[in-house]
Amino acid sequence: MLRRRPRRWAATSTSALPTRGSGALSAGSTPEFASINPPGPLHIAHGRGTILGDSICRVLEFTGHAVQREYYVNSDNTQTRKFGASVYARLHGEEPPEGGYTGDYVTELAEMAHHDLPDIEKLSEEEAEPKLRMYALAKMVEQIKATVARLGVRYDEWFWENKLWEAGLPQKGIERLRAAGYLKEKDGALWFGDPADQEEEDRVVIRSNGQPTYFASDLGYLLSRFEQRGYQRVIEVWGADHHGYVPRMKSAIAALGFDPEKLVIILHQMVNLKEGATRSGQKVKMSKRAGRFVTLDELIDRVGSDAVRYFYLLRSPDTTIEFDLELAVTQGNENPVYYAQYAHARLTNVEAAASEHHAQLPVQADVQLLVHPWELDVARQLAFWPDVVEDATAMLEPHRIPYYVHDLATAVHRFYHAGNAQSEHRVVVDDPKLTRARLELCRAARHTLKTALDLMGVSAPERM
RNA sequence: GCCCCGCUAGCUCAGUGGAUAGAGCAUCUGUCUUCUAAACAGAGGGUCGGGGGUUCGAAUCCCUCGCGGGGCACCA
Repeated sequence: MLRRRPRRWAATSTSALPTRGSGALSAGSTPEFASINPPGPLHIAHGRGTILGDSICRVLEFTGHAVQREYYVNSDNTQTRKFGASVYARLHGEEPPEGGYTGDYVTELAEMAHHDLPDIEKLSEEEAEPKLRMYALAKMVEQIKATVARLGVRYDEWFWENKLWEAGLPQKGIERLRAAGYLKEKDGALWFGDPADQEEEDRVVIRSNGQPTYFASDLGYLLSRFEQRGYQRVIEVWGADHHGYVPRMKSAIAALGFDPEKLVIILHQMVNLKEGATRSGQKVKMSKRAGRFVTLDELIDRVGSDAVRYFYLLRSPDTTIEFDLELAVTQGNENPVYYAQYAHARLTNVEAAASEHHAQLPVQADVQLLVHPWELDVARQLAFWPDVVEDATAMLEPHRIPYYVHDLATAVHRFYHAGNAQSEHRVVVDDPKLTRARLELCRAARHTLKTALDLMGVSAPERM
C-alpha cells in the first residue's frame, strides 16, 4: 500500500557517554545512531537515542529506503585513552590516573586482559595501553551489543574509529580543508575555521601535542560515508547536550564540499525517572539518584523492552522525558502499551474464533455492509495510516506512530465492545456475508496494528 | 553573557496559520450469562507561562520578559 521510490539512505547515530550524540542515519543508505563512547554501560538517556534512531530506520525501511545502521565506536580519543590507561593501572594494582575510570568493571577488565593477553604486564605503558584499550573496548562493545539486542536493535556496522585512521580518511579530510583554506596554525595547534563566518569560533583539529581531536576523526567519518560509500543522506541522533557541535559539523561538511542539508542531525532531550507517590499527582521524586546512575539494562529489567520502547517513542524528541516507572509496570488499562497490544490480541482471537465457520463464509467481503458508527470509525482510522507513515517518514518523527496506534486501538476496542453489549454486533454472527465483512475489517485493523507496532519495535502478542 | 529545548486540564504530554484546543493518567458514575472487562459508555476539570505585534483568523509566526532544563574545551 505504501509504495515509494527507493532512495539510497544511510543512518548513523551517535549516543554518548562522555561521547557525542546517539545515532545517525544516512539516506540512500546509512543512518548512524547511538554511538556511545564505550568506556561505560548504556544509561537511560542512551536508550532514547538508540530507540529513536532504530525506529527512524524501521520507518525508512518500511517506506522503501535502503538503510544502514551504524554505531560509531570511539577508540582513539582522549576519553578512551584514559580508559586504556585505567585498565593498565588496575593491571598493575594501581589507582587509575586523574580523570580516569574507577568503576569495578575496570578491575574486572584488567583481570580478563591478564588471562587473554599473554605477557601484557611485561610491556611498557606506552606499548600496553593501546592493546589494553582495544581489548577492553571490544569487551564493552559486546556488552552494549547485548543491551541493545534486548531492545530489538541490531546495527549493520560497528564502525571503529581506528579504521578511519588506518584508511587515512581523517588525514585526507584535513588535506582537503587545508587546500580550501579552512585551516590555520595557532599556538602550535591546527585550527578549523570558516573564513566567511566570523560568528563561529575556531575549532582545534590537531592539538599542539600532535594528537588529533575527535573533530579530525569526524572529518574522516564524513568522508567515509558521503564520499567513499556514497550515502545520499546521513542522519545522526544526538543527545541535546551536544547541540553546540551542530554548527561545526555543518561547516565541516560544507567545507569538505558536500551539501550540509544531507547531514541531518536529530537532537533529543534528556530522560528523568519518575517514581514515588505520583498516582494522585502529588509527590514527584526525580531519580537521578545522587551517585548511583540508572543503566539501560536496569530499566529494561524493571519494565521490559516493550514498555521502554513505547514510552520513549511516545514523546517528541524535543521534550524531556519523565519516565513514569509505576505506570510502565502496571498491567492494567492505564498502561498504553497493554491497551494497544490488547487490541491486537483481541482481533487475533476473534479471527481464530471465526475460523471454524470459514467454510460457510463468502470468499469476497462486501464492506458496504459495514454501516455502524463503530465500524466506520475503524475504517476511518485505517484510512489515516498512510498519512501517518508519510509524515513520520518525511519529518523523521516516529512519535507520531504511538499516538496513531492508540487512536486505532480505541476504535478497535469500541468496535469489539459493541458485540459485548449486543450479540448481533459481534463479528461472528448468523449472517455469513456480514460476518465476512466484519472479519475483513478485523484483518485490516490487526494488520495495521501489527505493522505500526513493528515500526516501534514493540511486540504484537496474539493472546494476552 | 551567548546558544538550544521546554512552559497547553491536578499529573504526563499531543497538536509544523483555520471550526467549540485534544489524549492518557488521576477523580466521580454506570456496563461482564459474552467472539478476551488488560475493555466500553458518561461526567467534571483550560487566562495554551506574562505582555506586545503580524493576520480575516495565532497554542502555532515575530518581538520582549519570566521560570525550568541543557550547552558554550587543545572532552566527546
